[in-house]
Amino acid sequence: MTTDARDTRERLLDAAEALFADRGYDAVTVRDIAAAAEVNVAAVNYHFHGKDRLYGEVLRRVIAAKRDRHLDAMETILADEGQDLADVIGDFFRTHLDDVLRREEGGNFLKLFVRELHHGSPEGAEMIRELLQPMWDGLGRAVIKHHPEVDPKLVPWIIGSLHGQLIHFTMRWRTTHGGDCHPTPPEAIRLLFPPLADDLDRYIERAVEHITRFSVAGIEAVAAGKTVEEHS
Amino acid sequence: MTTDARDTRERLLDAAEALFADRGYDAVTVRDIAAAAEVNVAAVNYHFHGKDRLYGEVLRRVIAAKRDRHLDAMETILADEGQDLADVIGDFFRTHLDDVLRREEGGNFLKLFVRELHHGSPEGAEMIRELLQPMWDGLGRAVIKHHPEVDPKLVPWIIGSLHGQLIHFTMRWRTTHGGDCHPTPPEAIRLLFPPLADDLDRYIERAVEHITRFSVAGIEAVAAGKTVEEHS
DNA sequence: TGTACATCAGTGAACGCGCGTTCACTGATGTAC
DNA sequence: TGTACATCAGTGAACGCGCGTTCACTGATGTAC
Repeated sequence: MTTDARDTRERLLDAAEALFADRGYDAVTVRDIAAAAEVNVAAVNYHFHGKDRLYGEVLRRVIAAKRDRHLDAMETILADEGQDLADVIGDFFRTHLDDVLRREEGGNFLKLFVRELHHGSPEGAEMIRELLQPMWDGLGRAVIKHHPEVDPKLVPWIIGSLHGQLIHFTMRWRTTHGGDCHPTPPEAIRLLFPPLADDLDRYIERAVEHITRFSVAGIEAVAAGKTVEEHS
Repeated sequence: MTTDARDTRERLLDAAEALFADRGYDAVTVRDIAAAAEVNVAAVNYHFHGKDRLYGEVLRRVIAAKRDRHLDAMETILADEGQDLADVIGDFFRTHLDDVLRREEGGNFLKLFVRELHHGSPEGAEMIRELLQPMWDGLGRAVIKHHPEVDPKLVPWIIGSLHGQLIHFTMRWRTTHGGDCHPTPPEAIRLLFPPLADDLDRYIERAVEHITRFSVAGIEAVAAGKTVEEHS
């Protein structure tokens, strides 16, 4: 009846991932994790040498999984020579939203990612960089390819606009339709940011359409604008 | 030599605001706060009946201050009949960035706000709604006024794109130039999101120009697009 | 004006709980000879 | 093949620290008569 090492270790990782994602590092105790994994408290220290190393391992695993899933898709999107900028941006956002909102493990990724993005550790920041850098660099190159006239100094601004929308519209589905994950989003947030679609299929479809239309026009306007001459 | 009640209470609020903003609720102890305020530990419970009520009071105060500062500016911006949409959006973002990035108290507001926005309490969510609702409603009305042809169902999508950019470009100055606030932003984040300007004046100027140009074009494209017919 | 009492801001020390972690232990599985 | 020992996953109980909170107290200020 004894479960082997992989079992215990992995059940701890799975339980910790779900709990850390839902409540954050400080609000979760190792006893919570051990109970959820149906494992002795001491096992956390036996396998991971402490709560913070367990957290680091959870973060590493969840981000690495997302990166593995995405780098291939990203290359495929960028490799296709026949696409225009709207196709690239639309494919990018659709791939991301499908992954994060449809897959079960995407939800944990999203919550841990947003926490870490806004007030995380240097190690977490480095993992996030390894995940996002190839994506945004790739999109930046696509922008330049389709708009060679754009001032290169403006590309990071464009990426910023895309990133801001990405975070908002990814979080948005969760904050308005978080019904299947435990902490129900506050009513006030639903009043402020009304639900944009009833079901996930339609949400993703419309989000991709909106972001693409909005952003492609935005990029064209920025690319066509006067280059910023006065800079240090 | 005895300091009067207002002194102690307010020094606690000020110290708590700075500490909660920097480190978050869980990572701050009442002893930290009392020490920073140069006040006895028991004073926290005497004046606020517990740590969480003190946090609530800090949040209430910082959001109310921001709201008071902004609602007037918002009305002025929207009341001016002669402005086009680019003026309204530009004025809105400039007012916000000036307030949050230039004022000392704006920094604390921003940090507490972002924490609360992404994983806060229902009470915090309600305060945030009271702050943001008038702003986004006002901008939504401005969009419709300048583009009466826009499908009303698309306005929340447009607001979402504006909100996403607002959060990103407000946080961005802090994450790349957080040198004057204590926790230095991780190097990795600076590689991923390179600094967009050397000094704050230029940053705000360029951010307003970029967001306005990008968003006005985006709004026009969305407004001109086919209305979404198939909906439930 | 003087006395007795009430109110209130603020204090110092202690309480008790829950946390992450440690430690001595068990029992199963390999390994050397 | 049998014996002695080493390794390792996993356990149960306890440790000690630090947390939020409580409590009895002080001393100053107001108030009634």
